[in-house]
Amino acid sequence: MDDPLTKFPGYSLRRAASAAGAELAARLAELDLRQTDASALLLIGANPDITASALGRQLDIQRANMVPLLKRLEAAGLVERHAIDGKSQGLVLTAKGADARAKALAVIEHFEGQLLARVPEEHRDHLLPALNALWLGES
Amino acid sequence: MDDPLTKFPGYSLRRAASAAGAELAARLAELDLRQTDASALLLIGANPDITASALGRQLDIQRANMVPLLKRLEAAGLVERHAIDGKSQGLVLTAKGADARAKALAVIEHFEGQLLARVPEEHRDHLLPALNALWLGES
DNA sequence: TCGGATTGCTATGGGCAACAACAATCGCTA
DNA sequence: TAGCGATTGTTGTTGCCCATAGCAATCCGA
Repeated sequence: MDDPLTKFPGYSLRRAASAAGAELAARLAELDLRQTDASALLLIGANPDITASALGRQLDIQRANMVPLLKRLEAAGLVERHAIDGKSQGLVLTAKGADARAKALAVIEHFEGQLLARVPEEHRDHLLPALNALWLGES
Repeated sequence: MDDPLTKFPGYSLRRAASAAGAELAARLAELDLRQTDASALLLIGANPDITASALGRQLDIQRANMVPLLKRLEAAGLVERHAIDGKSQGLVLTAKGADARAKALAVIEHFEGQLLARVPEEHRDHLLPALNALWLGES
């Protein structure tokens, strides 16, 4: 079959992200976590007392869409909120949340290792900087 | 803010694909096309009489999800189906569809050019082969 | 102190994909 | 050639992720 699509970096980007995402999602599902959950846990762990808004900005998730995400993490007992002032809330990992974060980190690092192993060695070191150039610092 | 996520190729892949996808979608919207529509048009144009199932396999879209896609393209007068045998249907571009395909191709090629221009020159030629290694030939 | 910006939230919808199930048809093989 | 497994097109449903619009409460700087 003649496929004119594989010549396009944008299309390959889409397909690669989709394939990698599905695989990572499956592994995180064993921890009862979604990808967005895991990324939020990592970021909260690295930045205790971060605000829901700031977290959303960093993850590029709208404020409105942070609500169900945090509600889920809080319901699972992984995250706690406490008022910083009258309108802002600081997010902190619970002990259970710190444990989930560690497990998620292990899963992700293992996954990332396998991902990188798939790309031929001569291209490997170029992948991350090339990808980051596509979205970092454009906002 | 400390962001432990940008060290992960998988996360950068996700974000880069999301950013690029949103941008391409916005440009294709001016042609009243979605990304999947455009990719289907390109593939049908390159492979006349392709089957809906084969097209879905190539695009990694389930048979079931091809139905609304093709229904949309057919309703827009871009694609026609004709029976190959009792159960298979061949897909062909109409004149209007060929025109839409050409316009979409121009938009995509322009977009891909801008995309590649964003990555530093020393990484540029490595992007496509690295990405393709992540999803091609794994099935 | 007052007005613009920020925060958290509700409600709603779109795009995309996954799964299960089904009837009709095809094609290989016994 | 009769039959059976595989394939095709389809319906229906669900889930994830993101976007927008709007709202009340609060913060903060001029």
